[in-house]
Amino acid sequence: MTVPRRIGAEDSETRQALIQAAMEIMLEDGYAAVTSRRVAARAGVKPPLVHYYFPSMDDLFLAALRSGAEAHLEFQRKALTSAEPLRAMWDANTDPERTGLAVEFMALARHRKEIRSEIAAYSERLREAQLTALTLILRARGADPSMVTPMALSVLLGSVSRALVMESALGVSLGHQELTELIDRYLTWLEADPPAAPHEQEAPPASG
Amino acid sequence: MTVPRRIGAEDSETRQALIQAAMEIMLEDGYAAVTSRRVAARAGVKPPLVHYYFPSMDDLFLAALRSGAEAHLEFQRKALTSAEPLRAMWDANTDPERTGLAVEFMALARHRKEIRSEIAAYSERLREAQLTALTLILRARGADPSMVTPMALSVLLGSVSRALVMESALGVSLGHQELTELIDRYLTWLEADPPAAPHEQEAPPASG
DNA sequence: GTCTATACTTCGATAGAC
DNA sequence: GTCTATCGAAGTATAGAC
Repeated sequence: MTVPRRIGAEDSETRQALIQAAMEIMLEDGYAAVTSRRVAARAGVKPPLVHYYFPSMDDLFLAALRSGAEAHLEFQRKALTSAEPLRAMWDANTDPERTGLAVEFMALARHRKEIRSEIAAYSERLREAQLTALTLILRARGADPSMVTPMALSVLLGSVSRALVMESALGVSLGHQELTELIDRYLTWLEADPPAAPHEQEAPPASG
Repeated sequence: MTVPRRIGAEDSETRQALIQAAMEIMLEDGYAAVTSRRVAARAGVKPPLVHYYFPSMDDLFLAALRSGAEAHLEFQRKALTSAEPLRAMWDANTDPERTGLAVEFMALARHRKEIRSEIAAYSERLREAQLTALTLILRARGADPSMVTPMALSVLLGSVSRALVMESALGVSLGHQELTELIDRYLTWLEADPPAAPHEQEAPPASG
């Protein structure tokens, strides 16, 4: 029986610094640039220390993913309980840095099983939290649930916000204004004070 | 003055085989796995030949991107001139292989200027072609252009189709059915025979 | 917990023969 | 157009001293 190698503690400051360094490099130069040497250099330690905390580089990616995911779940939780939950949720999901990391992890996830299942679980938690909030908001607004369900709206808003940020990062902006304004009108309509008769439907506004 | 290295012809069969090999590896194991050695092995040649056709690996990525982009533009052109252009366009943009490649190139584009501008130009061409078709379709359907413009619809459909395929690849399906059905109803409504009075608006269907 | 030293692999790229 | 041979850099990971 082989003796397992030592592994650093979960709450170590150095460990956190390594995760932070990995995320920064990933954002700046992509996941392929996250090597033990570069991570160590940025964190101000020597390369073998990376392997002391993270036996393989995949372990480091997984730790970075978990750390970022927990932070974003908490961030979204706050957004969904704020005064304008829809607006706050939209803003939370149009952050360029977060979207940049999402692109990197998505590319990674295509080829690493563990990353893939971790992202899947995290995505479903994000969506479930949105579902709860959107169900309440749509019901209060009196929106016809046979038209747009809270679930469909959650997926739709998530898709559009991510796509817009990704395209912007590429330098594509054709049509963004028109769609942004459309979404904006819809969110404003949903988030306005509910109509007098909350179970009857009003039409969303046609133009801004 | 240094003598420029020799470069293989554009229409060489070997060149095409190298591009094809690069795309396959990119799909299977990611862009980081596209090395001159692996590409050569898959194409059945020796590594230095890769550098004969593509002085740097980035040149190979760029060639692969252009090749794939032209193919997809042509594919979409056919879709948009088919009997059910909306349905065909939707199907063309929900192809898993193509979306997989898109993820890889998007991740690459975050860190390579040339890839980025090439993708940007290509995306705008795709969108412009959609814009033409959607303008005609929406007009024929008598849809209120102050609600959903052809441009906004183009961006929206593109965003959603890509997002659904990407999430499916990760194993996430929560909410997909509901949004898919919503889109489906909308496309069906748009693509049905125009109403008798083409300039008056009908409401889209509430449920399937 | 952090280091030095090092084994081993793979990479991009080039020179130059055929 | 394709090859052999090869350089130098960079990668992951481990052993073992401190």
